[in-house]
Amino acid sequence: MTTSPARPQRADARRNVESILDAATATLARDPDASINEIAKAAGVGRVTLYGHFENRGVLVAAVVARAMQDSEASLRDVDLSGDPAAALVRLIEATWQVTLRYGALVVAAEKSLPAADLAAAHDQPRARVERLLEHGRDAGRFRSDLPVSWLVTTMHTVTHAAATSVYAGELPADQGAGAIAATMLGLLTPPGQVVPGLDELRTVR
Amino acid sequence: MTTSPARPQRADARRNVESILDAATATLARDPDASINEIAKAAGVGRVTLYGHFENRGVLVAAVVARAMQDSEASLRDVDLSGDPAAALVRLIEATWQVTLRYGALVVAAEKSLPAADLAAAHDQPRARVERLLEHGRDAGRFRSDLPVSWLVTTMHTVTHAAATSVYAGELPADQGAGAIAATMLGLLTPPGQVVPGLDELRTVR
DNA sequence: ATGATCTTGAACATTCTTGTTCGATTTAGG
DNA sequence: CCTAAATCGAACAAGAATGTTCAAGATCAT
Repeated sequence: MTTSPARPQRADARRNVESILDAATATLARDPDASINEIAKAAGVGRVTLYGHFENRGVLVAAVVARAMQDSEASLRDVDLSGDPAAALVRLIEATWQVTLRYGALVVAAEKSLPAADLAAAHDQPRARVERLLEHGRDAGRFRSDLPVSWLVTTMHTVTHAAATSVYAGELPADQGAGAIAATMLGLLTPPGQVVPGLDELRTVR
Repeated sequence: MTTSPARPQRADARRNVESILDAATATLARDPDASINEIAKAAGVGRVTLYGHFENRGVLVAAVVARAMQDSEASLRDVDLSGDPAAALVRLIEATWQVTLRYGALVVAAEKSLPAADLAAAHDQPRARVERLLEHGRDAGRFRSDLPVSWLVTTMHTVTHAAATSVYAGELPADQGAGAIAATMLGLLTPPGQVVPGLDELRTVR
């Protein structure tokens, strides 16, 4: 009896590429230092196959990031920003939260193997969108005007990232993240004399 | 003339240990993944000497963290928390900012080589202090009461860490960090109908 | 069925980091 | 002056990760 040392399959090339991209996204989102071996194993694919589709680690990460950026931008672009600025902000936070949960620490992985310039451009577009919304709310008298808008955007991203970290650490249920972020931002944005809307669901947070 | 391939010195053991601890602190604060080689070079010391004083990487990191925690706790313990809660918070933020700038990403390095239990205990004490201050301010009517205190503390730490990252990235001057954090927290904490104090210096931030 | 395509594990070279060993050298202290 | 402590660079072994090569097996289209 001859033992079969290898059991290769033919499968579909495009299908495998998808598997690898999916697995790489999920794996790198949790651990930006994950090895190629881990990613290949998660994709249910040999390491050689992976290298057959992606020249090296940098190329793979770049492909993952490109796909994630496309998806993120589409998600955020679809958010309805009309109507009451506070409600619009909550919708935008909800969408941002989903994207952050999905892609987590992928930014860190990107920073380690990609030129910094590419990343900066990726951040500018959604950032400008948030800025416009905040400016609109400020002009409409719904948001306070005594803090610089750019700092507010930075704060929002920071708080979002912190919430995601809490979720990964098991400190915060994933479905409470958006509520916590929204409450914080609305608390920060609502000017003196106005009521901060919808804080009730935050009572139980950590 | 005989070339001297090695030029060892006797020096003082305690002195070298100090150099190594200082260099390790500074190096790991910027790059938590810094190699032993980098640390030894930064300390102006051979790698062998370093291993002579610290059994392995874990022991070195533990020593660095222990020293940093002692220093941090002392700095934060000395902050005067009496008087107006808002002013006290600004003082506390200032002290926290200095500590964060000094020790930066050292937490990350610690998380990679130390048992998680040690870190948790280290965070609890200063955290409880901030919580007490916020509760006091809330009871005194100076801080808003519609956001959970524990979430506010998390937000404050998060914003502080974000500001430090901005400084390391060269986006924010180090001396504007505390002002930015204070403005954000006071904006978040000041209840409707009260004026947020001291926001003028924030106009130029990022 | 036959050839092109895709996959496989095993094995290998390379590089990096950790940690150790060694002989040689300097210096503080008695 | 002499010894013990402390240092040095160089060299080595071990381990992990990256990337390549190879021969063998599976599958699809024609």
